[in-house]
Amino acid sequence: MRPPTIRDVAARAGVSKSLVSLVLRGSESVRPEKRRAVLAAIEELGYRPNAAARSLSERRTRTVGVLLNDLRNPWFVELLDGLNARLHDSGLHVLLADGRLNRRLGQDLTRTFTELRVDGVVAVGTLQDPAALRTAADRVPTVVAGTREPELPGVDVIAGDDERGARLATEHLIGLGHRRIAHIAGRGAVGELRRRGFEAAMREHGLADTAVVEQGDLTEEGGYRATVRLLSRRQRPTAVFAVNDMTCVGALSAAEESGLRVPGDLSLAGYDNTYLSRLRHLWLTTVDNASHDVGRRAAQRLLDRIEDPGRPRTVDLTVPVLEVRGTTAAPSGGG
Amino acid sequence: MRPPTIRDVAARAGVSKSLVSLVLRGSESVRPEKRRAVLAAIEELGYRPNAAARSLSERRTRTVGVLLNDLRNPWFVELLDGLNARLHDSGLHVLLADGRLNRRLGQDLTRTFTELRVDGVVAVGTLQDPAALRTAADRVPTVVAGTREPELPGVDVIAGDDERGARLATEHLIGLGHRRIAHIAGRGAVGELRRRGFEAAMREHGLADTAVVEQGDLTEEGGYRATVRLLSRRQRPTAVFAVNDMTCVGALSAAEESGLRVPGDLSLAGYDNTYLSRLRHLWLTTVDNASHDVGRRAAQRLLDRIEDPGRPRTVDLTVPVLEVRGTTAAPSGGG
DNA sequence: GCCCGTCTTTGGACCGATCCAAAACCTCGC
DNA sequence: GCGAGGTTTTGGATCGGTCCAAAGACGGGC
Repeated sequence: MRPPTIRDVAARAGVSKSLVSLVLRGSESVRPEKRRAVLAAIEELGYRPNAAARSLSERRTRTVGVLLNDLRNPWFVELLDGLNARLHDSGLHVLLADGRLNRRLGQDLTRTFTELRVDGVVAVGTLQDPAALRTAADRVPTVVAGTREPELPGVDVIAGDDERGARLATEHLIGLGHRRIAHIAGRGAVGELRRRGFEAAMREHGLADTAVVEQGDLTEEGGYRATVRLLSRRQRPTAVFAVNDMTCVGALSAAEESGLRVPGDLSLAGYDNTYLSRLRHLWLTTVDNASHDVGRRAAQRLLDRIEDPGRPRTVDLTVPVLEVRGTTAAPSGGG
Repeated sequence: MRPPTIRDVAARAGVSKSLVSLVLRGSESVRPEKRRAVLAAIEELGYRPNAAARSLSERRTRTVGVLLNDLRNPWFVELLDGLNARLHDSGLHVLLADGRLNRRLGQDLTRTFTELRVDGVVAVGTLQDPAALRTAADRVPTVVAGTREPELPGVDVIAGDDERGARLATEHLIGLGHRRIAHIAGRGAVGELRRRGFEAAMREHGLADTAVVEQGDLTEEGGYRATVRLLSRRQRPTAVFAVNDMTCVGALSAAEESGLRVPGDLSLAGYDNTYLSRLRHLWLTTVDNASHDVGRRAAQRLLDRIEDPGRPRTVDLTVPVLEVRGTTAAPSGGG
């Protein structure tokens, strides 16, 4: 017993399938009594339009594919929220795919997306394999959100101004009186920009000599290890600016483990203003990228590009805001 | 310039579209040289099959809808991983939808799923509106994972044995010497079962009199507030078993705020073994539900049900394991 | 009563795949 | 050279919608 089709509805309502189609699409030119009859038939039969049939004939799916790098790192939640809100307003659905989850399975997600003929693709955050996006971008309107790479011809970018945000955090630490400040860097364009912001701020305040950079990998583990290395230096830093909140939590653990009090003995700042940083027990000073806004704007850019695929590439940066919480304070001793 | 279709490929390879279709579906009865010609044409044209057309004629989408309650609560990540792995082996894709994200928009996700004609639905965790699942379950094979409600005729359940896990945690605390033990409960079937396990364990050890239950809501905030209430009692508990890790993190903050050391002055145990609990800085004692396994089994049950929609409902419980970390210890003083 | 214009409804082509019965092609034995 | 029997290939129907040109209904003016 198959689900009812538009023809079943038409038969029940005593009209043609074309008229049912008109009602479904909300046409003005259907007489009220016919409309009522059709709606009643739909209700009685429990009819649901078949999305596959519809997108086959409409030549669009009303679906946008969102490519994430890792569901475990929660920074994207806000972004997704904004993205979803705006896309929903335009009648588009969101299809989520986690690159990390699927890569292990040898699956090419951009391929899946092109087979599904999604109307657009949003790549969220630093991807493992940015080049893979190129093939997708050739076929379907594509937008990158929350990071600035890859830079591809027809691909818009919407992201926080990472360099500026990194300056904000660094200057906050300098303003508190810190001189020996370390940065735990991360991979990818985002990591690069945040490091650059850190270095620029330090340089401008004549602190280039005391600036230290350790490499992390955007994970808690990486943050922990980098901090252990930092704290074993002869001149240990009095403040650490971490590339993201996850890394900062790792730093927090390392500090605690070596008996340092935060922020008394060591100030820590993170980035992303994830809910992690808002957990009372962590309460990290961090930088907010207005991710919800990034998401909304990404949606808008994608809609624009769907409208006009040929439009020139845009780069859209949101202004980050410092979120001062419990992990930063003036240095205690001889600084 | 539209993407190439199966007919374009056929023309290029000098065969009929039916033959191309055979090659695409990996038929044995195609002569090697024709197969090569077709594959070459596919490659040259960059042909990708149209999923909508395929599922329209095959009458299945090879897609499974996964309904989540809240992307912000990370306990489901492992589960999803297991689910995805098993489904992918059977050639099925996963479509993620976050109920919380979408409900705000007044969108009925089960409706979206039925319009897409997904081959199956997996509801993960306690849903906001469990009744909504009923309509989906009537139309499409459905499975509930990670919780035990709702109980519906044709809907299989795969979950951790919450009552047993709660006993494990409670008995661990009792074994350490605690007598005044509190529980912060949560809503839904999961909350109910964990509370029951806690109460049963307390009763069996003759501690029913000193057992206290405060209501939480599965969030950090709820855990914090419940703990503040607990700690303001005349006889404050020496240990708290929280319904999940998020709640436990809230409890941790409340304890710290009132100057109690964990685990010295107050022991805390959570539930779910999320990555939160594994953060070095939190390092919560918690209960592991073998979520990866729950996910894999849920996938298997769904595949079984797709095969035979009429089969009787099954309930599948995994055995939880206690994960002892840094937030539990023997009580300090007069207990 | 007829013609014309507007509003509403309809039948049939189409989207791009799968599926199946029938056609075409081989090979072999006589 | 022909027919049987097996393998390989093909044309056309089908899935369930949208779209569009044309048909039908209706009202008003002459």
